[in-house]
Amino acid sequence: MLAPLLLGAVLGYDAPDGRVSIRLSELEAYRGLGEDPGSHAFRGRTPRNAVMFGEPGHLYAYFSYGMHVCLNIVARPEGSSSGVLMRGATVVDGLDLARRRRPGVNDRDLARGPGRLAKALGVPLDAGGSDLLARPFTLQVLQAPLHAASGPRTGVGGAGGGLQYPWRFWLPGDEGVSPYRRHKLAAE
DNA sequence: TATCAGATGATCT
DNA sequence: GATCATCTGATAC
Repeated sequence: MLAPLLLGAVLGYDAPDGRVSIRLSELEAYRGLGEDPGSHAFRGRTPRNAVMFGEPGHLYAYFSYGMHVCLNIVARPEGSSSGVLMRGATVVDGLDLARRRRPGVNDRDLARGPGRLAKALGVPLDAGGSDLLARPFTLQVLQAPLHAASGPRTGVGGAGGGLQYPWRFWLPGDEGVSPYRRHKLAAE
């Protein structure tokens, strides 16, 4: 599984108005095609999720709940359509720019949460499909894996949630980790 | 400090 | 027309 290895990695993005880098502290893994009911790719390939069926290391960006952009890293090759959602991070470079993009927000909250993370980085929706290993992106993965905690994914309703899929990974104690948020439960 | 419910629009059935 | 991998502000404690 790739997600735990990406914890602590530093992702940078050169936007027209400047550069911001973040250190990933919270991730969620998603699989596809019948493996993972919580995944966008569960029901097969659609125009939106086509990127996930492509090359690993590319960016899958999508628009959610009418107001947020969420960012994923395509994880596995061969059309297996898995991805890693970046849920939380801390800003390590371009702090002033990130603050300007998110006025009135505490430093520790700048990239804590999927939608906030995308806004702080300044990645537009149409950056989806880009190669994260080439300009304008930079991605530095740590050599030695850090100690990762894992648990049920947040915000995944229905059959994809709960302990059956403990594919949320975070750095214990890191301030960039969002508090576990009880989602409105449909039923238990 | 912790929890809840509403907003809001693209995507899929 | 229903769903949704969320955020924010308001409320309760």
